[in-house]
Formats: sequence, structure tokens, C-alpha cells
Amino acid sequence: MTGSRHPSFPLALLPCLSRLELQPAQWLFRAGTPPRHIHFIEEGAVRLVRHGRQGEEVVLHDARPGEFLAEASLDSARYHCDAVASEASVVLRVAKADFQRLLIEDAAFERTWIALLGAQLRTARARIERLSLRSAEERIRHLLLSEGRGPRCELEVAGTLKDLARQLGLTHESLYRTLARMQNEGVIDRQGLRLSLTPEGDPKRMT
Amino acid sequence: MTGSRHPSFPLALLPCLSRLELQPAQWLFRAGTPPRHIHFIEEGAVRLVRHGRQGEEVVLHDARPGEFLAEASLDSARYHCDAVASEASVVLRVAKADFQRLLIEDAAFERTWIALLGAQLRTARARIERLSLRSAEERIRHLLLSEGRGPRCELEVAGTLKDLARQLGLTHESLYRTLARMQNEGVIDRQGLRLSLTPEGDPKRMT
DNA sequence: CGTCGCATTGATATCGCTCAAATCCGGTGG
DNA sequence: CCACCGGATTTGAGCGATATCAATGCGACG
Repeated sequence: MTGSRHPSFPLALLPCLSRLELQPAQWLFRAGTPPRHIHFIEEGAVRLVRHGRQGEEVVLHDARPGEFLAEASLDSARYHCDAVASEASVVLRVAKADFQRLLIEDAAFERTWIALLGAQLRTARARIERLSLRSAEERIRHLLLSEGRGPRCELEVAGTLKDLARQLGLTHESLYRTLARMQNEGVIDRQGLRLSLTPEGDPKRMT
Repeated sequence: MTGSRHPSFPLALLPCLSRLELQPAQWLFRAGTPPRHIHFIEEGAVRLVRHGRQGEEVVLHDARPGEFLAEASLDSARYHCDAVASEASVVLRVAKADFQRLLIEDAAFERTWIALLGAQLRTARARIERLSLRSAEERIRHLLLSEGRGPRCELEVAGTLKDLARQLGLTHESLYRTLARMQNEGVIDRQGLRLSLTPEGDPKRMT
């Protein structure tokens, strides 16, 4: 069966799935071509990049497992960027027509889809606020407070700390150092990839 | 007239609108209360804030004119954060029931809404990639490349340069200095709030 | 005019980036 | 079982870009 391991994947899409395996540096789609599918990252990573005339590129997004790709481009005539696998990846895809038919015929799926877009929008906006903070410590605190679970804001980091550093807009060295310092100062607890705020914590505020 | 100045505002919502004026620091809604409306920022700014146990707070989003607020909370039983006006603001709102009825009954509105969420998601992700760039110059170039019009990526800045600096995650001093330097180096043209890339400095195009 | 906020420029401090090196750890092959 | 390898993790030293603090000009507005 070609289902997905990810809980966010809408079940209604299962009957229309096709599975695609990508090698590193392999293209998923290119700018200027018409969107024919909606894509879901099952494993690996796929980058959305925009290219300049002189070969320089701007990374628009780095899609990770559990994310849809170019879901916002379905109503566009053409992709506005290139998508390329940055590592070996598995992508699930659904034909545009199937998807749009589902959206019209299946009211429950339509609500699911709107909820999914809304959730991704909230996540993205929280990340924007996080990246607007100037210090590494504030970004880590923001991450725990906005995505941590329970009274101590516990968070199990997905992937490596290096990946987390990139997501936070920091070098991995800065992240390691700041985590170590916060741990020494008693601000956070850390056991491997499990982070949390200490109860006595800190009377400090961020605005 | 209770319409909106913003082009992104769906016309279908017009009949259900009510207008709300907020003073600085006035609450729009609080965490734990049930969502009853969908909100649209017409003027000003409204912050979504989540509070920790010891009074520490993180800004999840700083909603600006033209944005919907808490559109993802409609299917939640309760708001998960507080919303407070950070300056004098005008908010348009639609009752939850009216909105959901429209979503079900009006297929065109449903498509409009999905397209709107997708557009906001794309915008947010482009901003994330911009904020991930390390230097002020790169962020400015990314802004022009991703949002500028035409072969020279011309961009008319909305609001003040100070606002732009905040949106780019920079201090206004850094932005002024970097713009001046790029202008001196012939990388960009600037006439007031009108920015563009110079042809020889950067013959780059977006697709 | 006087005030207020934006725009601009200068001087200095600071934090994160860069380069570098050592350790750990899981996997792989001999 | 052990040697080896690659990547993640960690710590150090120094530098540089941006933040910070400060001062001035300027235009709008009452």
C-alpha cells in the first residue's frame, strides 16, 4: 500500500496517490511549467529555489517530511520556482484534477484542507516572529514556549540539533553554545534531544 | 460604508461585516474563550500573544492590515492565545456561523478562501527564507527578487522604511546604511520609497 | 513656531559567524 | 572483535556585521 506514515496526511487522498522516489539533486518540477500535482514529502527534503540569470539562487522553502509542497500553486498557471530534492526523498503526489474534484465533492475533505492550510499558516507565522528575535537565547525560548508541550514546554527535537539550528536561523555552533549556557544557568533542562524549561525558570520577558 | 480598502478582502463577506475600533492595548479576544468571529485587520496592528506560567510572553504573530486573524481557530473549541491591539486599530469581523455557512453554500467563496490561505502561506514562507539570510544586503536583494515587479524588480515600499526594517528583521539604522551602501555601489536604484535593481549590477530575473 | 516622528549619520559594543580542532557515536568492512 | 570513517557534537579564538546609543536635519501638523 502507498499510504503515508504522517498523521497530517488526509486519508481522503489515499485512493489517488502515486509514489515517487527522488535521488539527491533530482528535480520534482521546474519554474514555468504548469502545476499538475500536489506533492507531499514523505521522506527526505525538497527545496523550492528561484534562480537568477547568473546561476545564483534564492531558497524559498525547504520542505520536510509531513509537509505539502506547492499546495498554494494549484490555482496558478505555472510554478514560480524550481523544486529539487536536496537529499534522497520519497514524495507522494495526487493529480491536480483528482485533488480539485475531491475538494468539491467531499465537504469533509474541504474542511480538512482548510484546517491544514490554516495550521501551516500559523506555524509559518510563529516562525517569522521567532526569526525576528535578535538573540539565540530568545529564539530558543520562543521555540519552547510556542511549540513545547505541557507546563514546562517540553519539546522533542525532530532531526539533529544541526537541523534545528538551521531552522532557527543560527549556526550549529551558536546553538550548541547557547543551549549549554542556558543549561548552566538553570534556564532549561536538556536530555539529548529533549528540551524543556526549568520550573523556577526566569522572570525575564520577551516582547 | 463598512467595506474594506484592501483588495484581498473577499467581497462575499461584505454583507456580514461588523466594524470594531480598538484602542492601544485593548483586547480583541483572550486565550481559553470560544471563537465567535473571524477577524480582518483593516488598520493598525493586532498581536497574537501566548503567555507562559511566569508571565513571560512570546509574540506568535503581529497581524498587519490586510491579514485575517485566527482564521485557523474557527474549528477549535477555544482560542489558544490572546489577541491585543498594539496600536489604535480597526478590525472587521464576521460571525463564525455566517462564515461557515458561506463556506458551505458558496463554492466560489470556498475556492477564494483556499486561494487566499495559499497566498498568505506563500508570502509567509518567502518571509521566512528572507529572515534566514544572514546579511542585511541579502535580505534586501531577496525582497526585491521575490516581490519586485518587472525585469528590474521594482518595488514601491508600503509604509515607512522603519516599518520595512522591522519586517526584514533589521534595525532601521542598519537598513538605512545598507541601502545607502548598495546605492553607492550601484547595486540598486532608489527614489524615495521606490527601490529597484540596477541593470548592470544585477541582470537577474525571476520566473 | 514648537513638537513629533522619520530619515540619516557617527561611534562604540556585542553577539553570532567563521575557522579550527577534538571527541563521540553509529555503521561498515576486514 | 577491532580499525576505520563520516557526521554530529562540542569547545576555543578572533573577527566582523549588526545592534545600540547618540545627535542632527527635515517635513508634517497643530
